[in-house]
Amino acid sequence: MDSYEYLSVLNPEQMAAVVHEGSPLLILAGAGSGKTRVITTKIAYLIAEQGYRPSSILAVTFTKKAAREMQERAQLLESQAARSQIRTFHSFGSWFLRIHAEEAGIDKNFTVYDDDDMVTLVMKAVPNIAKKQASTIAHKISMAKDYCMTPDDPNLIQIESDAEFPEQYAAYEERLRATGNVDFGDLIMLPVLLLQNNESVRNHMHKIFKVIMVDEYQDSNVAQFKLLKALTGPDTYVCVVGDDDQSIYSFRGAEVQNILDFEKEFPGTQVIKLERNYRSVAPVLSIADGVVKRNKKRLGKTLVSVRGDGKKPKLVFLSNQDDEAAFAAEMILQSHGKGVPYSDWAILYRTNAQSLGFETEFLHRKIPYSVVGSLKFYEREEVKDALAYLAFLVNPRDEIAFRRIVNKPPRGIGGVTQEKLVTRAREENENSLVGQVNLLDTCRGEVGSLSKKAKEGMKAFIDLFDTMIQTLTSAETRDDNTPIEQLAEDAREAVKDGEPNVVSGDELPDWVTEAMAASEPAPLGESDKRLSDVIEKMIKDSGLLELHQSQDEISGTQRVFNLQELVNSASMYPANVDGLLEFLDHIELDRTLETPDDETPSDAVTLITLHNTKGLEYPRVIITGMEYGVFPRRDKVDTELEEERRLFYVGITRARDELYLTSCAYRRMYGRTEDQEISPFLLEIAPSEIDVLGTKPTAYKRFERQQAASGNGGGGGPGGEALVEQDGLASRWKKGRTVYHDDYGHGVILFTDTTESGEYVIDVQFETGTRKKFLPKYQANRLMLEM
DNA sequence: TCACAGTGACTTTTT
DNA sequence: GTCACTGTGA
Repeated sequence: MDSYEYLSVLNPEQMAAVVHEGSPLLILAGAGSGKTRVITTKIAYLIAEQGYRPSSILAVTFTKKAAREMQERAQLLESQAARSQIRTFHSFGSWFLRIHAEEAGIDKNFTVYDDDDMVTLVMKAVPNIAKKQASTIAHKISMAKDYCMTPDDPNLIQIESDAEFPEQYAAYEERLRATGNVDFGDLIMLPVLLLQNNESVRNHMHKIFKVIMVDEYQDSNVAQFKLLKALTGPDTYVCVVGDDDQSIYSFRGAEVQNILDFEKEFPGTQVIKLERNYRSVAPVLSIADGVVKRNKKRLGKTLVSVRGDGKKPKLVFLSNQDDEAAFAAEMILQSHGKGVPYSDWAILYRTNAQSLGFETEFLHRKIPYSVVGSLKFYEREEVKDALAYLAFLVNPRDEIAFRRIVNKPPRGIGGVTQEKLVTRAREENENSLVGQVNLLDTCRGEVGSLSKKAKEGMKAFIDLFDTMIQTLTSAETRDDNTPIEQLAEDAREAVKDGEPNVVSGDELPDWVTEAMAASEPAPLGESDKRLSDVIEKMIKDSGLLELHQSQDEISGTQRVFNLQELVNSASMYPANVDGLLEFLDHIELDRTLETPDDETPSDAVTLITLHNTKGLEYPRVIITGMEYGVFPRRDKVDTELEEERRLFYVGITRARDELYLTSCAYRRMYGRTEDQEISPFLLEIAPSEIDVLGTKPTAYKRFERQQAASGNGGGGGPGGEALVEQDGLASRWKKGRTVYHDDYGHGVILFTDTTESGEYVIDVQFETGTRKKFLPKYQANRLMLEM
């Protein structure tokens, strides 16, 4: 494509962002402002116009979906972009660690432990703790790694004040390193540590990457920031794109501060704001703006709708979630009758559990749908079992996988025996001069000492793996299939030996770029063995298939089907160690992947969590469960409430043409029906900006009256009145006043306070003895002042 | 070592 | 209402 052609479609700010050079660049890109277009065009421009070697461009995103989209779009503009590194943070980390496994102190055939595996490992590393405690500790360790803190970091105390924690963390690390595997946090933290401590590795990376771009920068955590810093060499061009209003991952360590401080950390930064919204019609945008304005902590920017006027959003009050699902189905079917495709619709919800009601209804009404991310295909027992067999096959030091599979199907090797074997292996490791004793070898050594039944089982177990190892290695006949570690080693040596410090051109040998670009499996020839055959053999020969088959018969599950799906999904990978590692990587690093399902219709309604919608858009969006306790969750105040509000903002701005909000009066939770209060967020939308359907709850009627009285009901925009309202609250809800609450009865206000984010809080002592805090602003329907 | 039954806890959001 | 964990008995 001619460069003028793709540049000509840009607006002036977008253009400025694309052609910018010479200093770090921060692009503050509002929702729907053409952010992806800017990044992809910039990649194309850097290659075509600035002469950058495609493989010297690294673009990092957070989700695989985003990475895939970016890659595809960049390639459409510039075919050479196929050789650029467009990856998620974690897949970059994985790539990096495979190359530098030895320096990082891990096995080159490492696999990635998920959160469950972490918990299991914590339980082994810290003696005598309950699973719940282990889970807390595992979570804290994850946090620590998100902040790039090692067990000896004095700042750990900010994450966990318990004096035992650093020890527990250290014990976990020791245990983890013994397996040769890594956890999610390691995928970022280990590269950072290695880059910081190892000059040659650092220089190597600086030589490879001349451009680093980060998408959704507002959701980066401290470790990821450090990674970016460490990858940035003296002549690296850094460009980050983000929107502080869309920061929704602080619970996972995302640090908005990263984007707020960017200019400080990268001196000379130029900032470009993209505020023209090409996605949504004006009425949708107006609501989004009114809501996000309530947040105190933001850089502040205002989106302008390029598309102009459109349909006014609708707020629908319903009785319960069955009605909610029915309403959604009705809307979808009606529009479908008029030729609107199902895929125009997305149902958004706060928690995955909410998808169930819609699924049931849609199945009933024959509406095709696809659930994004919730089915957790790879977390199913049978699938995890199969994956554990595969992980143990490539890395027999994997203690977690070993424990999971050695007695599954039952081989007479129970917990006690397992413990004995693992302890034995650990002892051997300590005494061994060579180190790296693996569990399979230990098993071989210990077979003789086992009871009769266990002996039989263990022999079968060892035989299985001996055969599988052969199957996997004997398949490795293609001579063009150089193992990745060899390529990596070559690449490393070449750069060490003083390859020219190239900015552009193609001085680096092909095999370096090949090693770097190897994100896609090598194409399979007809005669090649497929990885799926290997996996199928493994599942059959291990007895896993039989085990789950009988399970299916007993409880009517579809485990065999799931196992078959797993096998199918490996058909594109070559049947060798690298293919297997790639397959496992792919699975571990893309948990949100839709269930592999041949029946997924091409035209389907999307069911998706609000978090998962980041970066996506749909013509028609229904945000469901607009109830206090569901969205926002009841325990959210201050900064956390602001984050929930940003999540709402993200949800609203997904809608191109039509937006619906639904709120239920009752909701079944834990199998019992609860009264629901309306979401406080609904009181942040001016009644004049939204059409209301259904029976209005008392609280909402009251809100409408208030708004009308204060002149906000009849067309005045939202915003600005917060301060006035706050004063009103403080003068009415005074210390000492008696109140009545629907649930708790009579009480008296003990204290009043204002939270960090400016919410007015009252602390009430009730006659019944309960004492509770309230935000009077949101309690209009249940809490009232007494005369 | 394993199967079963009773009990308790539980719903954030995810790479 | 569901699931996972615990303790008991075979």
